[in-house]
Amino acid sequence: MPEVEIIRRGLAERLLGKRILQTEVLLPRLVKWPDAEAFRAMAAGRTVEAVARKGKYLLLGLDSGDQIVVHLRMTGRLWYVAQSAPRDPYARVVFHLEGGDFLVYADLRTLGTLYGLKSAELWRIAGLAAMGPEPLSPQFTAAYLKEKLAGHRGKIKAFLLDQKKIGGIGNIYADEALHLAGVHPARPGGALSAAEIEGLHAAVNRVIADGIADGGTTFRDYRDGLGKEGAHQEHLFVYARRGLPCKRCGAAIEKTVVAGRGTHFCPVCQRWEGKGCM
DNA sequence: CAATAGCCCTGGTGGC
DNA sequence: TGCCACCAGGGCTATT
Repeated sequence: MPEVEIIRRGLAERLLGKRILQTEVLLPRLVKWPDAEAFRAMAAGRTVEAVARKGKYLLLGLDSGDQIVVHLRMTGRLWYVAQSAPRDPYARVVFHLEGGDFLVYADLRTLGTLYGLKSAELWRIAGLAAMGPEPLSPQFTAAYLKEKLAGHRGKIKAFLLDQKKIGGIGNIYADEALHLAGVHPARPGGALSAAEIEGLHAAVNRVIADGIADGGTTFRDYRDGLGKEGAHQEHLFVYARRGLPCKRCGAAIEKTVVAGRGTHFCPVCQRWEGKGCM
């Protein structure tokens, strides 16, 4: 989510008020609604009036009242490209803008998705319609977390990644939040104490805010809306640090699989019983 | 209903 | 050095 928010901000700088002349859909299967041809027609001649984000979805509001919705998934990149720049080798959808510049959707693994919808039809995107409250929003409170975690038998990391529970937390930030809160990723959510839930609530907000402040986390593919890398990878405590010393206690960071995702944690700070290196 | 495995893709890398 | 299984920041779908 920090990455998507940074992209949103960068695109807003360049894109607002710009008109889309025409659109090349180089890989039609990425357009999930309507079909590629209707998607092209919907964008043609429209001016971008808003650049919004909900969870990990980007929403470009057009002057027609339609929305272009983009989910970048793993390797998607939505960026503003000058007329003179070389074409991105992984360009999948290219919007030709008034003045000659481009808005390019590029995606190596082609797992991303694009939609063109009326604002009133956003419910068609299930993940968007069912999304839970976002970190840093007024609806995301410690009380909300307590309510949702009560009786929850699944692992706390799976809970954090479930976009219906909380909207916008990805694998990196889930690992970082659990480390900051001193909670073992595989513990059942319902087993967390009130104090731990309060700590986790604060930790989630903190890691997301820090990620945004650092311009996102770049390992390989991520770039912001103008092509720049983020810096948060330099400030991670556990993610991608297997075997390296914990920045808080010095113990070697471990990597396992939890909820089907690579999971990094400090075996000392994040003891199963709680109360690690706080 | 809730949790988990499989799947969608391509390419870099770690291990042998 | 060369090869190749494995893994990757996500989420939908089917299954249990």
